[in-house]
Amino acid sequence: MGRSPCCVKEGLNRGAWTALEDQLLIDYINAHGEGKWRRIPKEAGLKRCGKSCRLRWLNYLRPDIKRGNITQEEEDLIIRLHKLLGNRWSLIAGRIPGRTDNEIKNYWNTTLGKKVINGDDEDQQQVCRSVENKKKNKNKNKSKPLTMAVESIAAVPTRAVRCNRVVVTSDLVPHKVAEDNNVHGFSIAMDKCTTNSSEEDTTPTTTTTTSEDWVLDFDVGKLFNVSEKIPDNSDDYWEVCEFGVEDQYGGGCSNNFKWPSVGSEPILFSEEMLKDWMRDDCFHHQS
DNA sequence: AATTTCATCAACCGCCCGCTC
DNA sequence: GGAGCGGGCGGTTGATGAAAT
Repeated sequence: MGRSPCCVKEGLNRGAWTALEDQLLIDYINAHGEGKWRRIPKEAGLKRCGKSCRLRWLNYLRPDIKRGNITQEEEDLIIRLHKLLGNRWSLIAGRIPGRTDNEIKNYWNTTLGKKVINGDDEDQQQVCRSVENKKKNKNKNKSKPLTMAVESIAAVPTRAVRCNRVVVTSDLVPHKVAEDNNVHGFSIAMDKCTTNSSEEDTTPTTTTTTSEDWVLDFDVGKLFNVSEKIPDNSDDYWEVCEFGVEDQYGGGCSNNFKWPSVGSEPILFSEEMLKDWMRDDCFHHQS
């Protein structure tokens, strides 16, 4: 059984929104709030699909949207987040106040992708080139804007999915940590281990086997028992990395951060990502 | 000045997931 | 448990204006 279409397309306006349509949508949402997008066109008197209304509001009409050029600071952050998260634009946008996923995606496809290719990050350049070549071959007779995807880094799924399993090959596991029986937090990702079944005690138990690739099952929400909000005083995603881990296992910080959900399939981290994630200041454990 | 090519970005499309019944 | 709905996501398209020829 197929899905019903989001709306009947006949008789609906398409293309650019008019000022009047914008105003109708703004007035309606101001009066009734967001949500129930399928009802909005009918109730607001718009000849638009509900999805179209949602998109127009989220990407253009929302009052908290930041206008103007992407700043150098934002650009740096986008590049770093993209390196970490891949093409998960909504996650990236969630870390950049006032910017929408669509805006960041467009900015990447038109500007940053090229900068990366012309820049000095060999790994990302290679990824971008291979994607570009793939596209060229696919669309030999068409001229298209370059779409950057990190297809060659299998580690990053392009969809945001729930994470409950992580696979890391043993050659990437720092041995020093594997010998530490008191490791907590992300240091569990450095040994074969399982989570404690108790709801109260979510500290994972560890084994010391590192002779083979290992699989780790865990509930990210439990590990990082915190809310989605990045600390207001955090101006950098890497700081967030510290906050999330340190809060739960290193003491010291009470700010809340929930690691992004990522999938029921194993996640394979590229070596580059793993190195980044394993920077000393990212992994704290109690001594 | 006319035409072509390129760059940008709003909007659309189809797929997927979570929730409800 | 499964169907259907509502909503979110990433990829792609197409209109438009700017730059190049």
